[in-house]
Amino acid sequence: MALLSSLHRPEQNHLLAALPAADFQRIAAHLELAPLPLGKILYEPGEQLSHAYFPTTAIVSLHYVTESGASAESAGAGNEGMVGISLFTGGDTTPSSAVVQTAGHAYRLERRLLKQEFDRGGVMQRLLLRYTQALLTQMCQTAVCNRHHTMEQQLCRWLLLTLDRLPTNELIMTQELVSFMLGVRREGITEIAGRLQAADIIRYRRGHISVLDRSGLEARACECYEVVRTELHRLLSDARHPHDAVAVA
Amino acid sequence: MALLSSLHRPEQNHLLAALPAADFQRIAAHLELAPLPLGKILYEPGEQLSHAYFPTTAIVSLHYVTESGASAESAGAGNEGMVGISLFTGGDTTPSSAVVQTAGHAYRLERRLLKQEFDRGGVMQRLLLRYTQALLTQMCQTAVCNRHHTMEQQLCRWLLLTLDRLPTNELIMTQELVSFMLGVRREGITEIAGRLQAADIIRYRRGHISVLDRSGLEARACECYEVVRTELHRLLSDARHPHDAVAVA
DNA sequence: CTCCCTATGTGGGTCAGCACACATACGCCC
DNA sequence: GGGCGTATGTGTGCTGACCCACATAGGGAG
Repeated sequence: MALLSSLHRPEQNHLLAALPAADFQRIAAHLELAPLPLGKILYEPGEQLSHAYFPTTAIVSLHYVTESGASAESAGAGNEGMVGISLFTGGDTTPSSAVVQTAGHAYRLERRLLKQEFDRGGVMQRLLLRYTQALLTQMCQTAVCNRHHTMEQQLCRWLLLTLDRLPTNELIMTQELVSFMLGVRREGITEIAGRLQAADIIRYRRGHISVLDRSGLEARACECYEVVRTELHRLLSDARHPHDAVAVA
Repeated sequence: MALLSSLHRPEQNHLLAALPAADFQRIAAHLELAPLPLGKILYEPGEQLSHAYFPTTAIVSLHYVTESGASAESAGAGNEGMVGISLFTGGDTTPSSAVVQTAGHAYRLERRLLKQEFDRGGVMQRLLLRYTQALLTQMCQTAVCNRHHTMEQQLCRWLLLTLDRLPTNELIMTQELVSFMLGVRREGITEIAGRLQAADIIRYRRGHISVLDRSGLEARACECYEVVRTELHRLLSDARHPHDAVAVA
């Protein structure tokens, strides 16, 4: 139990890791490690978050449930990002909800402190704004993907995005849950998963999915995966160099 | 021609109208009236905008075109918002493009000046951040809508959103263009438009669509319209009261 | 080791929206 | 006011994903 604190480090989250030492020190003491069990709801429509979450090993799905009960993911957030955009945009709430899709941990920061850091106008603001744009890209791409691409392409895209947020190649996840995330029927996932397994791209057993052949997934995924991934890297790779910000201002 | 300057006023754009006099005065001289003809492309993927656009009578569609040539709108921007989010998030470009969907005008502001105003941290920043969240909501809703709702529901939703940005009840627009915006086939639009006309909800002739019965559209649209509309009002209605911002900071 | 819960597999029928291939007719322009 | 380009109307497959109703089997709990 004493080891726990060394197993988890805020720097496992890419946004926190990109902060200069001075900025990080200012909030470090206020970062609180929170376990996020599978299925935990961080917020529901219209409900205000008390904290912003910076996942390290957990993955959170930004989700919308329609009146008729159908649902769909508009974006996901893992160690590359954060949950709680609306805390600094000033909207406080959203019509969507956030559900833990992969159990793990996140560091959380009190609403007021996040807002304070954002309003400081430094690197944290810069990072959060760029991450917001990455999120916009992801949602935009999800919209297009939902309209034009096949379920197989979408499943492959989704597996790749999830894989990028995990240290291993194994997802602890039932087909039922995957279908919920993508907003499709469970039977559809079963059929496609069967095809992918027959092609030795994945292997699965009850509640576990292992990716054996990443490039096979990439070949079957639509362009959306690459667009989202590339854009995320573009936006956050140079964000850690605050001299750019100074030059612009 | 001398009358033109009095026909167009920056305050026709809701974001500009929400600025306190002091903030508005600072940028007023730099706002440049730009005519936006139908089909004009404000930016293409990866291309940086030189100006941010605040539409007054024009409507711009944020659009993505897939490798195979299929396309879909992820959100629209009219007199309620602006085009060029990426200029202040720091990303500079996006993988999507922006096309004028309804001809009209917009006031534009040079990139550097927009950034300057944003970094000031005042009401303008507050407004732009809230608008960004409204945009996130719209994209999220588009994603869900594309997955779960019928073409008829989507067309009605889209007509209503467009109508809210226009002074009249007539859209100058061919069915071909509508189908392009929604990312569906033209024949599908023809069929549904025929149904709506038979129900006396709309009337159309080559390139013109008039809405006769707004509540009829609302009844046939999915919840997505109401969600987007309500959320936009929530986010921007109290944004013009800067004392909130002071209280939080 | 067995039981039982729950995850996965399978099949038949249906339907919305697609692709392609035309027919028709509006209304601007000369 | 006639002609032509473009917008709209219609039809015939076709297919991906849907809904519903089960059969089967993995694997933790006891």
